[in-house]
Amino acid sequence: MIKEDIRQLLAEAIERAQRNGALPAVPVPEINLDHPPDEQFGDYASSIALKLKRAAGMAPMAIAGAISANLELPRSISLVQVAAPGFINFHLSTEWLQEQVEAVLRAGEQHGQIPLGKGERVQVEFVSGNPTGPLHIGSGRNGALGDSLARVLRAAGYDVQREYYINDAGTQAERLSASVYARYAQLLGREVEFPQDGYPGEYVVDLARALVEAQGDRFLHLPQEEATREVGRLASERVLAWIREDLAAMNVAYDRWFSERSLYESGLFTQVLQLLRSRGYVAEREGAVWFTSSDLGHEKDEVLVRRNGQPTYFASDIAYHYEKFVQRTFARVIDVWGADHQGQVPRLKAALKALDIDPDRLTVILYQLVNVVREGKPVRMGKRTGTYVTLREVLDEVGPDPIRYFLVARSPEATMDFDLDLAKKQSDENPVFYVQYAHARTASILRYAGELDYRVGDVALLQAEPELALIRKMVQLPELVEIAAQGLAPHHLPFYAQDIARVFHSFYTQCRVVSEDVALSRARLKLVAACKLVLANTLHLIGVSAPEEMRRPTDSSAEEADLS
RNA sequence: GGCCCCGUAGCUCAGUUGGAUAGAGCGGCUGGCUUCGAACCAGUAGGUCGGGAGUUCGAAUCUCUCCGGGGUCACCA
Repeated sequence: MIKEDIRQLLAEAIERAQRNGALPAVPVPEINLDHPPDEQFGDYASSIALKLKRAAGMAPMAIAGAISANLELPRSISLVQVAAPGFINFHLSTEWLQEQVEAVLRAGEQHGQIPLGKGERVQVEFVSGNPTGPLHIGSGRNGALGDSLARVLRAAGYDVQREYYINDAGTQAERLSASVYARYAQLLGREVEFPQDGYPGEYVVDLARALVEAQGDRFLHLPQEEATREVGRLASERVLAWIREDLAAMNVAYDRWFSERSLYESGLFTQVLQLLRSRGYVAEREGAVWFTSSDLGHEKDEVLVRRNGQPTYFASDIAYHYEKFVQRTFARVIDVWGADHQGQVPRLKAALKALDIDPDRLTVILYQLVNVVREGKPVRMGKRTGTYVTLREVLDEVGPDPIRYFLVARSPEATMDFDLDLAKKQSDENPVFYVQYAHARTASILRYAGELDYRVGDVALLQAEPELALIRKMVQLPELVEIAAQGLAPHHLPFYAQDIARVFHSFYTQCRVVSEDVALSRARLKLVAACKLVLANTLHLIGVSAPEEMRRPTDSSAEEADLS
């Protein structure tokens, strides 16, 4: 990666300057490298001289001069300038840029990949919603974020595993069971009271109806406790199937689905509880079992096993994370949670500490919740109130690509208003189409060129400013992967995607690709082919499709939309 | 009330481990299709970066304070 190369050049220059006395031998801060705000300042700029000012006790311009005098420039750099108040600016050479077209084509799908992670094993756990009802739009945000993050980390050289934790044990699962059983019995004419804390959603009736159709009234002949359990299990499986379908429709993939219940069945839960106990972090009082987290600086103790003998979600989460770190030996674990779970973070970290696992190995990404707005009014969301907008509805209305792009493009900590009516209307002006259109356009040009073989194109012919501007943008993809991976922030990618699409469209308008000039046509086709790859790779990281062609919505369908 | 997140152009949002003149999309205005896809391009208007104080050569970015919005403080998850 060119950016890394330049950082290295600077580091070497500073070291050399310190050795030959041009700079005092003081500690060097991290070398930053940015894209300058104006192209007159070149392609990359470092303010390292300004940062060294205090320690070195020299004027920043003098420091910059000393560093620049000690730079050994490779052919990728055509010019280095020192600019007030102390910036060092680097200009990429035209010939190096031209070569990058071929480098991108050679790298193919690998273009954008960097060795940052060095194969470190990282798990990304995301969505992990209760299988007690269909996913809502907030889970969609979780899925888009988690999946794109996993793709980014993979591109950044990490060994990534994506996991869904199925909360198929505990109170919520029981509530679903009781709710479905009640609806089931009601459908069959029994006078059964619906549980007060049950799930009121219409889908519960659908689940019950499906059971009646598939199994008749056989559960009514079983003891109620057994029937409830059995009905709950089947309903939960069905709900899980919905969840899998919705996520698959959003192009969200998993390597493993991990059952909470399995923690109990395998005995691991008991084992971890015992381990906590043996380390002296467990106390029993008021009939419950407590994690004495206040001993670890946490604000209060937390219940592990309730008075009724049921373990809490927190307790199983401890066992689950023990399983991740100790049994499966992930170096790092990233959990993607809704902000409403923020309270869980410090106590889980305290539990890791109690188990002698470095809490810093766990990173929890908290994303703010999604407010759904319909007809200008917020829609009250909640699985337990039964009134919420399902992810499926939005997928059907808007389609997976815009949703995915829209959800990834915002930083996790920003609260989102998702206006359903707008999203639907907006589909025509959504930025995702802009980027996809650029890709379809590259494909179209290559189709148009037909037999003209761009592989023999001579990149040295690419000298026009729009051509070079496009290449400059194309070589930035690895940097974006670095930024997104280091910051666990995939939302940068859509902005880059729009950037490169814009530069491509501009190139297209200014440079005729297929013309009478066969040699130039071949060179430009080569550039277009490389650009197509970069667009596709970027869209792939976001989880959005890169279409070979796109069809504009027909006028008649637009009229229908207007009428409705 | 304690803790966490947010407040940047009319709207939706980037930029926040301090750096050069604060950006993008949408919307507005002006211009561009006999030519490889006009779902496009070129140009233009639009800002007390919530208010105030401080640190610094330099602050949207760091500190303090105030205002506004959201979240969370369960033997739910």
